[in-house]
Amino acid sequence: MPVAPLFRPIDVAPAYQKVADAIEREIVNGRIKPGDPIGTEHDLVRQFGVNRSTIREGIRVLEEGGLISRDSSRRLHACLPRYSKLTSRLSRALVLHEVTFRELYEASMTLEVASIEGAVERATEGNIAELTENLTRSEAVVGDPAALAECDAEFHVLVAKASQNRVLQLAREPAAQLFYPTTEMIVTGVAEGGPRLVAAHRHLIDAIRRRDREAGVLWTRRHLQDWRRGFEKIASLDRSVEHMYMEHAQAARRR
Amino acid sequence: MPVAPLFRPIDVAPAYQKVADAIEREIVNGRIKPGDPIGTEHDLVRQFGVNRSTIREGIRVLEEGGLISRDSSRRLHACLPRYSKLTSRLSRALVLHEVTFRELYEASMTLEVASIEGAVERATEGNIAELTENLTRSEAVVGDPAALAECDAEFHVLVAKASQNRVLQLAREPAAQLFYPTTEMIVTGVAEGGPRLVAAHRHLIDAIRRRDREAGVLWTRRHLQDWRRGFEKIASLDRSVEHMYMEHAQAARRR
DNA sequence: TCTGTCCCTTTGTCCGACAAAGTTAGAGCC
DNA sequence: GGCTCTAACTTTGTCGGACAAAGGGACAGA
Repeated sequence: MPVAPLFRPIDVAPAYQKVADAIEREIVNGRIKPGDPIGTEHDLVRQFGVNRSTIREGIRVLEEGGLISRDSSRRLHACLPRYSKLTSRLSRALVLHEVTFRELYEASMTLEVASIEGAVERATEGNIAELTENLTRSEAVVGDPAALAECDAEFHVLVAKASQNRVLQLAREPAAQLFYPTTEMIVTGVAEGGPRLVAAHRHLIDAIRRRDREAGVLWTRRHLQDWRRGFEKIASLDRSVEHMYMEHAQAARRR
Repeated sequence: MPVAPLFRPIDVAPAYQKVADAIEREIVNGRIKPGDPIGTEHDLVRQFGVNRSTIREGIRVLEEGGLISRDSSRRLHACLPRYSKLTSRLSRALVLHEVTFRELYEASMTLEVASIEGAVERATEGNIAELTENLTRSEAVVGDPAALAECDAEFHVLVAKASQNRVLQLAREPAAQLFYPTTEMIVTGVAEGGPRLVAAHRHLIDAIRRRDREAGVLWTRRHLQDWRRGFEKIASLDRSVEHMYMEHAQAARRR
């Protein structure tokens, strides 16, 4: 017969973890606002009554989580976590889990269609201007696969931004980051790939401008199907995302 | 006239960052596989030729990123990052960015519908068994809002899992984690909420079993609309996610 | 074979120290 | 007075060493 529980499990978290938790609490509770200074390491040593090494380990944890960062003079301050920093960690996880391009493709189909629907409905003039500016740059580099792939990635970020839905914006990022390197390969390998890509972007902007949801969805589908056809000329959709893509992701994160 | 570049920018990253990067590279390159031991801190001190404090700061960074962890005896080993650990960080970011429930609702509508479509198409017998087991537990706790909300959250994780699409599984997590606490509030506040929730789950399992995509989508929509109606009795969809939800997320992360 | 003990290793934490880079304040100059 | 330049101070990144607590392993005894 089990005895009635008398005791709660006691909290034996190491000190550096408690330091990190304490600072995190203040930030998510809003008592420390993004941009507010955290104080010097010495300040924290005094406040928490632990050694500087311990403080520093706690700081690393928060820094990696994107909750705090150091400004130009390396002083600590709270900050709004940047999506791209966090999502690159997710992309990395997807690579380690060896997801297939089929999974990426299927998920992106859903996410990008949802993005364009939001964009068609809610894009502002500013969003459209950004997209148009991106299109102009894309047209200029249509012969340069690397530059074009980068423009393409940015284009879809801008579409997601135009949807005014930050949850969607964030949800699509991990998959999009893994897509990006393949776009370059495909544009390189398929002769008409570059022009088709730019044409699709043009139609997408047009659909957004005319608030034409059907056209937006249609061209997003086509655009992704183009990617798929191009990819299948190179490899099977059931291949898992290769480790090599991580180099792109790592470089992007450090930026 | 610009001089020809003689030198590359030199890498001035701090030592602890270099340590973290070096270990990360070995893991994502696959030279260190998940489960492999990393060695003791002292080993790393010898290998990298830096002080143990420096090593420890690097380890914290990787640990927070979910790439390495410590087993029962606190020895280091590489590991597959767990989605829930990473996505809880994204949820936290969404809270800090003060996203609205409308954004959550809209994104979830897309993501959960995509999940059920995948599940209808590809769920295995094992998936269905898990879902059925979850349903049984839900029926048992239909009068306990907190327990029921937890079952609901788990149910949708299982549906996403049944879609066999890990990208989707991961993309829906941040939004789902923010949903969870509200479910409890709604089931508490709306008398028929609990039974309706369980009934929807029953229909969803049924749709998966019959491979009936239409029914799956329909009941997912209804299920979410129920949530919405319940929520709007409490607050406006345009309210931003409150800081208080972070307490749930923090507790979940430590588990 | 199981168990209890002793020893060694490892981790978490602490202390003190120092060079490099940034900040601040004050001296000197216009 | 306002501006610049320098010197002192502060802060960070790194180092070396130290120690208690906890875990793992070997070894003796039941």
